[in-house]
Amino acid sequence: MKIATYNINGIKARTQALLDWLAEASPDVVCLQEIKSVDEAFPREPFERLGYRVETHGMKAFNGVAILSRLPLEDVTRRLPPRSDADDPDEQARWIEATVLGKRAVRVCGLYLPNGNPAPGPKYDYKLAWMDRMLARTRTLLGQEEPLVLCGDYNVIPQAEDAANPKDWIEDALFLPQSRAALQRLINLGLTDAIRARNQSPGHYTFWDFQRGAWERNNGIRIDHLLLSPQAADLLVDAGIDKAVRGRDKPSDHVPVWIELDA
DNA sequence: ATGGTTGTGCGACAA
Repeated sequence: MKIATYNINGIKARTQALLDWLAEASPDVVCLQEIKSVDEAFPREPFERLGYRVETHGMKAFNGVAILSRLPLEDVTRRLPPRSDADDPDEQARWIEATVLGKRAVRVCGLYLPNGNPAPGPKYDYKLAWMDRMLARTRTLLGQEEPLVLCGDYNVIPQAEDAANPKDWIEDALFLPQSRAALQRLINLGLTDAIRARNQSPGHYTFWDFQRGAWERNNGIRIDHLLLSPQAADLLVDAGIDKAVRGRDKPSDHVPVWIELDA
């Protein structure tokens, strides 16, 4: 089972780019972020023609996540559950889960973690609260002791080696110590960072800013991650970053990241 | 220090 995550940065502007990549990469499951579309306006038909089921959780203009799958899906859940009845509902469209029925059943969560800039401020507070909520949800899911994949745009640079110019990010919400500590707490629950597990060397990026010639200078960061439960990590066969997609016409600022599971 | 780019939807705003 090949599972990918791809921040598409506007599905309407990049429907053809996504179709092209699907045809060549042939993933079974794709978690999309920043679809920037309400559910009714998502261009489902071309993906359904390729054999993909389409489950969306969108909102107007911003954010929005989706799962495309050519394997059957069960138990689709939208929104991150509140930690208690006193908690606000998760009002931004940033989380979708489904069980993918392959050779094995795999629970797949597609997430678009808040950017959090500028920090400090209310947006950064929202990011940290969201990460705390994700931590609680992950604890619950890990309790099932089943293959689980948490994938998406985490908007967190895990370590200095995950940025071409780490000094540029010192005061950024993507690299602040609190952001990295919150990601580490999540990983410490027992998750495996698939790209790191398969490739220890630095310099593997998933995002290059549209501005200041970041792509041309390879000034990238690694912020799109696939984190695996122990049961999923046991099934890990391969993982990769489709970097070449960033060099095409009118690309997203992110590229697809994927794993192959024996499932 | 500032400005640089892009998508959505048509004015900002988020990134």
